[in-house]
Amino acid sequence: MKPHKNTPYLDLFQVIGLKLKKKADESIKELGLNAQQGKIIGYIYENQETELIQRDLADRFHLRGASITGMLQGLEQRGFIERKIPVNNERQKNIYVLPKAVELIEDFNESFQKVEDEIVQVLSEEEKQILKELLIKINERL
Amino acid sequence: MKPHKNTPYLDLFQVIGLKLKKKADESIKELGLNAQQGKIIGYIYENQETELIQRDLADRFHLRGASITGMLQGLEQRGFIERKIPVNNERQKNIYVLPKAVELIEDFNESFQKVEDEIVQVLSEEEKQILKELLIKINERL
DNA sequence: GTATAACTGTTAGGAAACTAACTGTCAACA
DNA sequence: TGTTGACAGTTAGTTTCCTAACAGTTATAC
Repeated sequence: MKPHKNTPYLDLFQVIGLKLKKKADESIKELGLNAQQGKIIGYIYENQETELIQRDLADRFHLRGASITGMLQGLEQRGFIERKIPVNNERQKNIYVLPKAVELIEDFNESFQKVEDEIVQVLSEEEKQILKELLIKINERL
Repeated sequence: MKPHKNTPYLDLFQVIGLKLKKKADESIKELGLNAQQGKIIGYIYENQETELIQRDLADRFHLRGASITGMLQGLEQRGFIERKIPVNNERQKNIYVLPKAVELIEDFNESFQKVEDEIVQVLSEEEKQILKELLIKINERL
């Protein structure tokens, strides 16, 4: 049997993704949340003026509706966010961050920025630019 | 508050990683396994002559020992692999693939190759080469 | 040579994702 | 206008990962 087990891109993306997830989780662990929760709170904060609903989060973070339900229920019980049914559409729930979460957003961003810097620390400015373009191109067609 | 929420590399790696995981899972779903299990079986097959133990798999796939235990117990119960305690060290368990798994390896590789091709389909040969070098460099320092 | 430390793997329990089936609301169109 | 289908979110149950605590085996150090 030929060993055509050559999937370097698939393997590299999976390993790097796993390492980054662990680093990001570690970096905000002390705030009592994981990286996914931090990213979501940040995204809600940036977009809460736009009638943000759960469906939008599912699309943005490539998660299923049921996963968003569970995650937001947890964040709501712990007082980080609130959900309100808008008057014009009773199917939906608009999402807002509460003060307790806003306090943490600066810390999230700082932590994520450190992980971001770690990723590209070994690259030159030119290499960084090329990498970003290639990643965007790949992500668009995937 | 400044919106220094600029973590394009972190975000891109996470989104691409998630999409690839889903594509890879989908591509071998019909074989009754997920991508992780397929990758592990392939790796065992390639390395079973070298006294492969569970610890090696944990290192290679960046998983915890307990996760490997669970995954291998499942694969063993379903008849894909077997584990044998070697005579020289009773702490360890050497891992081997059984015929039922060997039959599937060609199909795994073909499926993974298709996902691999999807990743880089939009890139030129030169871009592919550059990307690979950059990813390897990043992975090494992470 | 024995005590201690390191190594390998397991168990138990928890978190976060998934699918499938469901409720309730809104939209479309015949 | 009434039915039918699409949409938003929830629930229940499963999977796969995790951490922490543990047992047994081997290596190290005094």
